[in-house]
Amino acid sequence: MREFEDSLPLQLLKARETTMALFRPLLQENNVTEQQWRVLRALKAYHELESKQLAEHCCILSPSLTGIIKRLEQQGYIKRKKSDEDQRRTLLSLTDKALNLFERLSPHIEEQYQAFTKRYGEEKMAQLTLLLKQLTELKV
Amino acid sequence: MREFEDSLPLQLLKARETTMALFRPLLQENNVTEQQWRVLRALKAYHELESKQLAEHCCILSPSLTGIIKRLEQQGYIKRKKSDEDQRRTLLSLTDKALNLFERLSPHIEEQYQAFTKRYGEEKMAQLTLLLKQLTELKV
DNA sequence: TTTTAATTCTTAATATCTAAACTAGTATTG
DNA sequence: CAATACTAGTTTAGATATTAAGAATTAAAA
Repeated sequence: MREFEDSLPLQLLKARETTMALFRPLLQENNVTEQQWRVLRALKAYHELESKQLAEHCCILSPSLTGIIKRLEQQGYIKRKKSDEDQRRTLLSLTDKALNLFERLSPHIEEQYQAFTKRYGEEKMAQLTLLLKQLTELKV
Repeated sequence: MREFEDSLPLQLLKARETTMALFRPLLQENNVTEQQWRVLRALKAYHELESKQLAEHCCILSPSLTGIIKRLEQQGYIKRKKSDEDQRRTLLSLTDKALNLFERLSPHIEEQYQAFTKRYGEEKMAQLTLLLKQLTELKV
C-alpha cells in the first residue's frame, strides 16, 4: 500500500494550501472568499459568461455557483441579464464596484506572486506549470 | 494583471480534480467521502493519532475534523480513547471494519494509480512530486 | 499557590461542496 | 403540432470549510 504522504492528490492539496496562504489575508481583509475571488477573476478575464461556462472555468459546480452568484450580486460585484436567444441562460458580468476592487487588490496580488516566484525559482515555476498543464490535459 | 488560467492555485486545483476523478467512483461506491478516506488513510499510516495531529496530516481544520470523526465513529470505522496523561487529548485509531475496507479497496486504488502513472509518465510523475514537495516546504 | 496563559477540542454561524431531484425553456422526433 | 428528449439553472439534503468564540484541562507566572 502506497504511503500516505506519497498520495498525489494530497501533495497537490498541500501545495495549493501553501500558495493560497499568500493571498488569503488580503482577500479576508476585503471580505471576499476564495471562491468569490475566483469567480470575479474569471469574469474579469472573459467579460461576460453564462453560469455554466463560469462554473467550468472556476472548477465550481453549478449548485455552488448559484449561491456564490447570489451573494456576489447582493454585494454589488456582479450583474446578471437573461439571454435574448435562450431564456434558460443567464449572462453574468462585473460591475464598476468589482473593477474598483481589482484596481485596489491587483498590485498587492502581483507583488505576492513576484516574491513567491523569486523564492521558489522562475525555472521551477515554469516547469511546474508545464507539468500541471500536461496532467490536467489527461482528463479526457 | 495576470491572466486567469495562469493562476498557480487554479492550476493546482484543476490538477487535483483530475487525479481525484480516478478514485472518486470507487469511494462513492463504498459510501466514503474524499475527506473521510483521507482521514482513514492517515490513521492507517500512523496507527494512532491525536485529533490535532490528524488534522495537520490531512489538511483539515479542527472544526471540520470534529464532524468527520463523529460520522466515521458512527459508521464504525474509527474508535477514540482519552489520553491518560492529558485529559484534553483524544487518541484515534482504526477498527477492524476499517482495515477490511482497505483490504477491499487498496488493490483497485493501486491499479488506478499505476495506470495513471503509465499514462502520464513515470519520469514526469517523479519530477512533479519533487517540485510539489519543494513548493510545500517553502511554507515556513 | 492562586492567578494567568496556553492548549485541545468543540460549538456556532455562514459559505461551499456533492449528488440527486426538480423547474422551466428549448430542441427533436413522429 | 404533440409527445419526448435535452439543457441551464435551481433547490434540497447532508457533508465539509472557515472564522470566531467557548469549555475543559494543563502549564506557566506572579
